[in-house]
Order: sequence, then structure tokens, then C-alpha cells
Amino acid sequence: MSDLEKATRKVQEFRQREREILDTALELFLEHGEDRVTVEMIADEVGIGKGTIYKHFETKNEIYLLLMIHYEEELAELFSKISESEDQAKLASEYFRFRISDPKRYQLFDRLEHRVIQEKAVPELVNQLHTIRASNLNTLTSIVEKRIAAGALEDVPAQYHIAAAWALAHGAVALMESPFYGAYIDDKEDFIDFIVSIGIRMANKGQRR
Amino acid sequence: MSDLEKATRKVQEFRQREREILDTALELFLEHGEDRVTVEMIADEVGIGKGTIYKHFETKNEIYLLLMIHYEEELAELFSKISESEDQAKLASEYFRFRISDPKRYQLFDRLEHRVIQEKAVPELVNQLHTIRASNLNTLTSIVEKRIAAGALEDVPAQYHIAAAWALAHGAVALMESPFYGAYIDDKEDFIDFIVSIGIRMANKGQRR
Amino acid sequence: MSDLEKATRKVQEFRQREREILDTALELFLEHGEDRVTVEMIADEVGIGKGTIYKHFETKNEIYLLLMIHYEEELAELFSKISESEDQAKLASEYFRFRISDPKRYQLFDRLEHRVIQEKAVPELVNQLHTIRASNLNTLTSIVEKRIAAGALEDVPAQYHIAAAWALAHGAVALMESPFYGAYIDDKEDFIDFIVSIGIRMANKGQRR
Amino acid sequence: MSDLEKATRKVQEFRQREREILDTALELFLEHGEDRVTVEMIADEVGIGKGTIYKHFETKNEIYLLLMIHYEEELAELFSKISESEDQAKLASEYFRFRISDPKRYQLFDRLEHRVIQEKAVPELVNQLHTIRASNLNTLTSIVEKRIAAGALEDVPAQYHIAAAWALAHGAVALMESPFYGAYIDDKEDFIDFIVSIGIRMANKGQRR
DNA sequence: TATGAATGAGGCTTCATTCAT
DNA sequence: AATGAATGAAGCCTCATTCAT
Repeated sequence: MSDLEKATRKVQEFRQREREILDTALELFLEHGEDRVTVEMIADEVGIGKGTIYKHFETKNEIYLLLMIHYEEELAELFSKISESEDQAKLASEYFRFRISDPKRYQLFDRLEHRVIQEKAVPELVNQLHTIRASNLNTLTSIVEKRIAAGALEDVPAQYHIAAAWALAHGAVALMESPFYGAYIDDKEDFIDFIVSIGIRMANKGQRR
Repeated sequence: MSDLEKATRKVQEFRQREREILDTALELFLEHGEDRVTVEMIADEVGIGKGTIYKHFETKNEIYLLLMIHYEEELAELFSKISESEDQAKLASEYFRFRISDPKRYQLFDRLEHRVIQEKAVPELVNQLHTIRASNLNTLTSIVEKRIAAGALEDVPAQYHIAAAWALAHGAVALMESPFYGAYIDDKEDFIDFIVSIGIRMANKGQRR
Repeated sequence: MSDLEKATRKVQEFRQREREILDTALELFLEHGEDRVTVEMIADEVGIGKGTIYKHFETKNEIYLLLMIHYEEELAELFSKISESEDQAKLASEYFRFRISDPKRYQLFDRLEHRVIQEKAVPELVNQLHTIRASNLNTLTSIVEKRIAAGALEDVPAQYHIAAAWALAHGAVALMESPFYGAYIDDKEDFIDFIVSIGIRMANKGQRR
Repeated sequence: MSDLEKATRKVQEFRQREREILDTALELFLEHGEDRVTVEMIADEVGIGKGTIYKHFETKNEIYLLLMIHYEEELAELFSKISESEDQAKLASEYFRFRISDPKRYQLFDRLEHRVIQEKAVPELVNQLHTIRASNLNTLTSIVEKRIAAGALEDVPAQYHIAAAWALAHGAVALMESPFYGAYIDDKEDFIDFIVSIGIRMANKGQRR
């Protein structure tokens, strides 16, 4: 094996390990709650030393943020795939679906963002996260604007459509995940259908006030 | 003053102090974030000793829960006032309005509940909280059922109407409070109008799918 | 015992404990070197818990600085005693003597100051330390100026006399304390006499260059 | 190129690299303070791997000591140059001048020596350092003894002359380098002249006590 | 020989809770 | 009842050193 190949492999292994740490951290955060998970727990679970984690990430907060950024990047990737296809109308519903698809993760990130912003930690990464998000939202906005222009959607600012959908999805997630409110709804499948129908209705044919 | 009067007064003072501690704690949590607020900070702000707080509450988690319970009790009180009046149609919108009225507080409690349940702390109080909530929801449910029966609302399980409203309110709060998404909406007043109109529409005239 | 007395006693005990921590810390620093002494060691030696130390001092650096400040305050006290007496000529030699009297402590503080300034730690306390020092130097300066005016000392800026004496004392301390250079001098008593004679000569009758 | 030449070159390159590491380490220690400089920083600055440093030096303490030894060797070299010349009277003043010429380096080594001795690290190198120093001091001592015999210097043990000069130089360096005391002297050039004149006086014509 | 990923002991600090007064 | 000093478990992070490649 050439030196170059060796070096490449090393770099890949390093990246792989990083991925492994992040995946494990996410799992543990979801399972035990972010407060209960220590850096040492993550290291133990991955099967590496505590110090190794700090070769990859400067602080625990950086782990939080990288997780969030990856999430937002997944979304961006999804968007870029759809954008290439002809059926751009799907974009909005895919966005909605993605946000709702892994509610526990979504809620975790919601809490983490609050915490990280509260502590004013790693502001560069927070900016990066927000930049990606903004880009995703822009993509979405332009799609929605086209559909408004085409008369398919009520003529309010495109942001309103998106924000309302976001809010409904966010709220639905919170509800289903809540130990209390989740139990209040018996047939979740059916309820989700109901929510989706609302989402569609609220976009399409509203007559304000 | 008789011994009884004295005792009564003492009890009242004790209650008053409890109220004061809770109010101060809430203020501090909202201002600095629940993680940054120590029991000592609360005691200092109230002007009492740290130990005194532990005469009133067994743990810090108990403070969290009592705050949440009070919130839910306020809501119950509001309900009982409205229930006496003839205009029960107002109930749903009042519920909605109350939930949205102090978004920071609402979100704080949302985070606290997650934490407290995660840690399986003070389960009796969690139960109590959930009992009050259930009662409030029941009140709400029966109102909504009556209105469905009267043909004023779409005929889906009453819970769906309530849960959908809850979700929309919850999501709208999260959106407006988010440092990122909040900035995405320029004219918040107008957006709230839009959301409210959706809330009404989604209850009234839906034609599913 | 009245409540006031009780409170007073408590405060005194608290002060006493603070003193105890500082004394113990100093001893340990001198014995094992500042790098080897952990906060836990200090706590153990005093016979208290680690956390208790942090009721008295915010950081370990604060302990360093308080120790230095106390040292400088001792010196100030000595000065104020002498200033009241008629024989102010003694002041300079007392200063010299004090600086030289506990060489290990002096050197410890020298190292600590370097470290603390390097780390830009607790700048308020550093300022406080420097303020006391400046005051001590001012006292000294005015004495020396009077003696220059009286023709007892060579007419160079008073600071030169003081700084030269300081430098000689500082150097002598370093020399005696050095494991290597200290061994280079057999009869330390006699050497110190020699140094002192230099100190006197250098002040009195110099003809520059 | 012959194998011998190759080997020789390799050895030279290895030596060169060692020199480079030490130079870089010194620079970094002076710039950021010895506590803040990690082995990794040194390696990065030199542009080599961390592990490579450990091919040259067993521990970080060894780096400290080699730096100090080189310093003392520079001094020895200076001495050997002067010793060959006729004007041996210059020796003492050159010693003095050398010690004072790079005060930051001098102080760094002073701190490092304390630390290394405190930790009882690499005692062989400490011995080596002290051996070179002793040799330098011996050279110096014999010169001074000749000048005493010639009546040029006061008749006290030669060590006293040397130690006094050392102490004065050491103290002067400490004073000028101190963030506090350094600021106490306005015109440093002039003050150094003053100190030097003292140095001369204290050697030449003293009348003890 | 050169590398740099991995290690883990060790240090500082925080804070909910206890308890003697 | 009120106090606040004392506690110590627990967490984050650093960095000299090792070792497999």
C-alpha cells in the first residue's frame, strides 16, 4: 500500500470514528436524555478513551451543534434531490414529513438549541447551523412563491405558509411525544391524517378572517 | 390575638412566603434560563436563607413541578369562570389564548416537564399535574362535543379538534420564540392573525381529504 | 448568648477558617511547590471538604493573590508602625530586612505573580495588590527623598536607591535559595554581612561612573 | 555518496532538527509562558509530528534542561574565548553583561529550574547543568582571585564578589521584567547605568562596615 | 524514522442538599 | 422556624506520554 493510500485510509478511519462518536452520542442522548449523558459515557459506549473525544470535538457543546448541523444538512440533501426532479410540489410536503419523521430527535435538537444559545456556546457553529437553515428555507420559499403565483396557494406571504406548516408539524410532534398529551389521543395514525388534512386545507383555500 | 389567630397568621405568612419563592424562581428561570439559576440565587433574590427554601420544598424539582401545577390551576380557574357564563363557545378560544399568552413561560414548562419526567422525579406531583390537566381537557372536550353535536364543528373526535388547536398553538409559540425562526417572520402581529384564522378554519368547515 | 453575639461569632469563625485555609495553603505551597498542591490537598489538610474552599475563594488563583496581598499588607503594617516612631531612617532597612526574612515565601510569591499575570487571572485582585505595593513604595520614596535632601544619601532619584536595594535583596534571596548557587557560598552569615555592607555603601557615597 | 557520508549527513540532520526543536520551544516558552506551551504546539510550530519530539527527548522536562544547559554552555564558550585573550579583567563584566542581556530568557530558566528540581526530574541532566555552571564559576573565581591578589579588588573571598554581582544582576533583571516594579523606574537606561556603577563600586573600593 | 491517534490520570469547579445552631 | 456553612459527588477538560503503523 502506498503512503498516499495509507494516509487516505487514516483520514477515512478518523472521519469514521467521528461519525461513530456522533452516532453514539445521539443514541445516548435520545435514550437517557442529554443531561444524563456524560462525555465519559459516550467514550465508554464507543469503546474509546475520554480524551479521544476531545481530539475530534473541542467541547461537548460542539457535539450538540454538529449533530444539529448534520440534521439540517440531511434536509438540505433531501431538498437538492427533489429540486432536480420535476415535481417540486413535493418539496413542501417532504419538508413537513422529514421534520415529523423522527420526532424524538427533532425535540432533542430543539432543546439543545435552546441550551446552546442560552449559554452562548460555539457561536460560529450556531451561525453555520442557521446559515444552512436559512438556505433550506430559501429554497422552500421560492417553491412556495411559484405555487402562489400559479394560484395553487392562498396569496399570503410565502413565509406564512411555511411557518404555519412548521408550527403545525412542530406542535404535532410535541403533542405525540408528550407523555401526557400523547396519551390523550388514542388513534395516532388517524389523528395524523387529520393534521395533514388541516395542513393541506390551511394552505389551499383559506379565506382570511 | 388568640392562639388560634396567631397560628392562622403564621400559616398564612408561610403560604405567602411559598408564593414569593415560586414567583421569584419563575422570574429567574425566565430571565437566566433554568440551568443557570441555583437554589441559592432564588434564596438571595427572595431575601431568605437557602435552608428556608427546603422548609417549603423538598427538592428543586418540586419547585419546577409546583410552578407547572400552578400554571395548570390558573387555567382551571379560568375555565371554571367561563363555564359559569353562558358563552361556552368562548372556552376553546380562551384556552388557545391562554396557552399563547406567555410563550416564554409556556416553553420553560415544556422543557421542565421533559427534564422532570426524564429523571422520574417527584412522581406524585407529576401525577397531580396530569390530573389537573386531564380535568381541564375533559371540560374542554365536553364543550367541544356539544358544539359538534350542534353541527358547529366538523364531526371528528373532539380530541382531534383540541389536539390540533394545541399543536398549532404550541408550534406557533415555538416559532415565535425561536431565535432563528422568529426572525424569519417580519410582521408577527399579522402572522398571528393568519394562524388564528387557520385555527378557526380548521375547526369549522373541514372536508377531510 | 444574644443573637448579635451569635452572628458575630459566626462571622469570626468564618474569618478564622479563611485564615486557616490560607495558612495551610501557604505551608503546602512552600513544602511541595505550588504545582503539586491541589485544592483537594488543601481541603484535606485543613480537614474540610473541597467545596468549602469555594465558599471562601472563587478560584485557586484567588488564593494565590490573597496570599500575596496579605504579604504586602504585613509590610504596610510594619511601615505604619515605624512611620509613627521618630527613627524613620529605619524604614528602608526594615523594608530590606522584611523582604529577605522569609526567602522561600518571597520567591513563591514571585513565581505566583508571574503565573497569575501570565494567565490574566483575577485582575481586580492584581490591581489591589499593586495598589498596596505602590502605597508602600510611596512611603519609602518620601523617606528616602528626605534623607537625600538631608545630604545623607547620594543625589539620584529616590527610586534608584530603592530599586537598587530591592534588586540586591531580591538577588541575594534568589542566590541563597538556589540549590546550586546557595551551595556556592559556604558561610552565608558572613556573605549576608557583605551584601548588607554593599547595600549601605551603594546608597551612601557613590561617585557615578 | 558513500554510506559513511550518508550516515554522517543523517546524523547532522538529526542534530539540526534537535536544535530546531529547542529553538522553537524556547521561542514559544518566551512568548506564551511555559505553562501554556504544549508539546503539540512545539511540534506544530516546527512542522513535525509530536512523536518525533520524543525521538529526540525523553520528556518535556528534558527539553527544559537542555535549554538551560545550552545557555550555560554559551556562557562557557564566551569564557573560553575571553580566556584566550590577554584582557581577563573583561571576564567578570562579560559574565554580568551576558546574564543581563536576555532577561526574559534568564527568568524563564530560573522558573524552569525551580520546577524541575521541585519535581526531581531528570537528575542526571540537572547534574550536568550544575557541572558546567561549576566550571564556569571556577574560571570566574580564579580570575577574581588573581585580581584580588593584584590588589585590584577588595580582599574578601572571591565567591563574594561573584555572588554579589550575580545577585545584583539577578535582582536588576527581576525588577526590570516585573510588570509592577518595572513601571516604577521611568528611565531604565539611566537606572542600569546606576546599577552598573554600583556593581563596579561594590567590587573595587569597599571598606566593610 | 516519523507520525499522530489514543489514552487516562488528574485538576478545577459547581451546586443540590444536609444539618447544627 | 430560619439560617448558611459544609459537603462531596459529579462533570468537563487538559496534556504528557505511548505505540502501532
